[in-house]
Amino acid sequence: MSVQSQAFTGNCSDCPVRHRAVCAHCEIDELDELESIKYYRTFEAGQTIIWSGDKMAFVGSVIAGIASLTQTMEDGRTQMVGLLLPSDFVGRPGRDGSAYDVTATTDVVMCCFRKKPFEQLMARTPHIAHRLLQMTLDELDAAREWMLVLGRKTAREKIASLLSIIARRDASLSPNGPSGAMVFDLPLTREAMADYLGLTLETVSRQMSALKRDGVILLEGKRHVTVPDMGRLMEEAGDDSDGGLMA
Amino acid sequence: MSVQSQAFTGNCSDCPVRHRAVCAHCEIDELDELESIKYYRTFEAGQTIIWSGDKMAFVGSVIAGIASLTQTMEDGRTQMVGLLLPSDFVGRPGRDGSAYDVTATTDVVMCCFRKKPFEQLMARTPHIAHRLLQMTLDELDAAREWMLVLGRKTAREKIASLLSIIARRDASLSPNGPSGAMVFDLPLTREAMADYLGLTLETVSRQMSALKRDGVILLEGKRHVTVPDMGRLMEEAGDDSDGGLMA
DNA sequence: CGATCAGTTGAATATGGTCAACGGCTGTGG
DNA sequence: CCACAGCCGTTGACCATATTCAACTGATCG
Repeated sequence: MSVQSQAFTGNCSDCPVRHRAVCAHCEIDELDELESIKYYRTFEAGQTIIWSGDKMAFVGSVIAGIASLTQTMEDGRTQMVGLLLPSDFVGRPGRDGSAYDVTATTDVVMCCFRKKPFEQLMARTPHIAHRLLQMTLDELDAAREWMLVLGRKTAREKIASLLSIIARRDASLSPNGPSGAMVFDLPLTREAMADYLGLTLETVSRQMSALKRDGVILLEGKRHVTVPDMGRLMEEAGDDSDGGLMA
Repeated sequence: MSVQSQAFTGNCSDCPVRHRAVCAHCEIDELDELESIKYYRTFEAGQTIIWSGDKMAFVGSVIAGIASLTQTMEDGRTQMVGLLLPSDFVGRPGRDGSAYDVTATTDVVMCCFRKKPFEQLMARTPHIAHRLLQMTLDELDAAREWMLVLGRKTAREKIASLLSIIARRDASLSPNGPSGAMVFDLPLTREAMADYLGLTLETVSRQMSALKRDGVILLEGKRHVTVPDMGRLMEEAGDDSDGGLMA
């Protein structure tokens, strides 16, 4: 499976997430410093990027692909606690170990910075520290929004919530169908969806079928989704209409 | 209900959270600047501190008491997404509105800073920005740990998880019983516990009774809890032994 | 004293989980 | 080329867990 970065040469100025990642606000000279401590790594779908508890040698940005953060209990139950998309930051400056497993859901390209030099650079570079604070606050908001989904929504609402998040995120990128319908491919298996939603994969499958039966979504194959009416989907999600941000 | 700060005069050097709050790493001169934009406010139990969607005029630290962050759906379902304890920070620099309701669970004393001057000060003061980043990363970890609780734990495990968090947090402050038993008062009603755990208050009540019946906890009245064996409680929570991170 | 509030408990029910069978695809090897 | 295994997903039958609705207790307050 190819990732979009095949044409990417490793130059920050060509970087697809240049304006959104942790380096977004950097000046030229700061970018030069980052360049000197950065390197690229690719991970295949399914591969673990960082193990929970391991000490991390690097931090970095996801450039292409999707990674997930998961927590695991001793008896094997798992909960996905975050989805990392291109431009998202991986790692925790100021702490050695990761609290969760980071796994490549699709093939992933990362821009890594050696951790020590990055921390030192951050101490000298308010632009980076400030951007990281912003991003962390956004992630905190997202995590808390997800807590509402996990704690209070029904299985059907959970599925609808996940679909509407993915749909809105892909809104800019993917081709829109007729009459403002949204079309996208699910980047997750049913099992990954279940891990994200705190459900079993059987329940995910059933509710997907139910939403399809009720005309809320159309399915072509297992992964290709068309949402004829976003408003309807958002109602199903319990997020009446607005949903917060729909630039 | 009296709060412990009655003797607190409003001087940073006497502040009970001086070394843990957002101002923890400040030098004397930075502290002086903070003093000039700070003021105290008290909120009675049950009072709303900030409404979701409102624009905030201030940010600040909880000095005494407990506040909670809650999300609400149109149909009234609510989920608590954070508990704010003394030293925790309220508000989001760089954004006007709050994404959640902030409510005083007990009587609360806050040290407030006018938002604009605080943001300006933060831009000039790496110590504050850095401390805020640390605290935000900690909150993010806590939120993600809670996602596992909400998504994958049984009602009994959820209750045990909440009790062990409260117990560990009060560990330093409260008097320990004999043989390392932990003793504390629940700062939450059954309903607030339910909101935090994604359960109904009836289920909370039943599981509390069950844990009491099984000798995992002792109850005196409704709120006074003794945990004779923390290890046992942690097992019940599914968090084998360690429990992760809570300095 | 009644009223209100926090909490407990019971009985019936619904929602999602568990276990199991099965369908469709893809890749491999005879 | 077909047979087969492995993976992802769907569906059904049954069951467990937590919710719902309701009655009830004990404390506090005016």
